[in-house]
Amino acid sequence: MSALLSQAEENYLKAIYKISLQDGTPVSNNAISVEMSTSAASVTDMINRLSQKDLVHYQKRKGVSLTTKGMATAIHLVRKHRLWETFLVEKLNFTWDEVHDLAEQLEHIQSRELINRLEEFLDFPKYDPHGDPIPDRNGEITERQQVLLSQLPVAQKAVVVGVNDHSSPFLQYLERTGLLLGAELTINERLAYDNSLQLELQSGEKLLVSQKVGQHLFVQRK
Amino acid sequence: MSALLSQAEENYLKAIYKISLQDGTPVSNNAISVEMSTSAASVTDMINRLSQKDLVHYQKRKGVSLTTKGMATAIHLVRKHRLWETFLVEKLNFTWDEVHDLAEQLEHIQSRELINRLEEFLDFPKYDPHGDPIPDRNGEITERQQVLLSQLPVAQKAVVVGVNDHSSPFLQYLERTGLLLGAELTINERLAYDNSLQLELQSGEKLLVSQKVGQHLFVQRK
DNA sequence: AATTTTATTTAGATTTGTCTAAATGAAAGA
DNA sequence: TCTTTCATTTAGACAAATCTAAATAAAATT
Repeated sequence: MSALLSQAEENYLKAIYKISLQDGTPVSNNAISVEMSTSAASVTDMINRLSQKDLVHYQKRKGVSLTTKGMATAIHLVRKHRLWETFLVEKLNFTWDEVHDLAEQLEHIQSRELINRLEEFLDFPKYDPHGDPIPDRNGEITERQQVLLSQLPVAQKAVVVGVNDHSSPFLQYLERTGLLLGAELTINERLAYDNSLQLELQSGEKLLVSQKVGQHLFVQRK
Repeated sequence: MSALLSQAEENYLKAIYKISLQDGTPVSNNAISVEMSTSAASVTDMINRLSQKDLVHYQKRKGVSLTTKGMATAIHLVRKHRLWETFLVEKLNFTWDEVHDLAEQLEHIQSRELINRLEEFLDFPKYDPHGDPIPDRNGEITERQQVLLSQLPVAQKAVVVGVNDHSSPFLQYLERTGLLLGAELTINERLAYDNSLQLELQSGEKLLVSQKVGQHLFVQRK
């Protein structure tokens, strides 16, 4: 079916997928070189190779987009990444800020069977520890209806369901303040001075968070 | 501590370790090229690089042996391999003849912490699904006192504890005949004609196995 | 429109891991 | 001892993935 790809090729496909979700398609070489911290020359090179293998569409100086084949590969990588992250957190008790780099390695293991069995072992999880959806074995992704905390109206009850920033400092901030997945909250007040938010958790605890935090937390209305 | 090694370097160290267990040390370039199905020229090349990194001792045309550092690396690889095999069989329900190739990939994942947590998750197993000992986190290996079935005296009660041949056909043979790890047996008779063995299992079932089988099964006296 | 800045491509080099073919060394046999 | 055989090394090449520096194209600014 799908010829084996090198880890480098797989990483490029993932980067292109990620950027096109954020910025739309086509994706510029420059955006890829920034995302991957590599030189623009290397990107040009690799894009040409991926294009020859029919994994991306490319027009000189116009930008890149994934072909059907490239898209399927990228989504399968995301599936593997998120299932491994779930395994690391649920079974091996890693914290959610520790698992990214390990999953980056594990996602390159080649075996459909392994990943299907892992999924079963984990009881077919729908979301990973960061709240991101896990594609099923056909590549279907069921996005959750969710809004940024910053967009939630005052006094609307909601549950924390995901994050928009996977960096350790942010995840550790959430860990410390108790704003974990599943936490129920409402916004009591939006402070106009610096757009910070006065939250109230279900426990009754009150918490003041910055605008930045509000822009990186996904919640679902209740 | 230990600089990162490429997968190729790690595979060479494992091959050298494996051959030196069988044939003693030093190991010839030729034995390595056979074990790894690669050209002798490639071996010479790689041995020189490993030697520069102080992972092997090498004297031109005399043969290779592992340094302390190379030995520790090889044993850690074996540890990883056997823990992953245990995970695949115990948790993901793979059969013992399916897991080798997957473990070959997984053993290259770089993370002490991951492997220590995996070990804990598996409840600190001492032996892998093939009965081979799993080195502990300090690299200590507790070999089991065991003999080949072919060396067991007639009428001596014993338990199957390991195999000497990890090939799928052999493992599937054992699966079919019920000679799995933990099976209790005695030799009723040694048939001089072709050195085959008349076995009796604890269940009372009788089984005739060839000399070849007897030379690839480890048992422990009871 | 001319100039400056930014993005992209080309050219040439490097590292890693591999190969084949040829040269050399060591061991064994005649 | 001479010759044959086998193991090992050297030489030269290649593919993958990267880099830097220079050239070119496109976009933005004056």
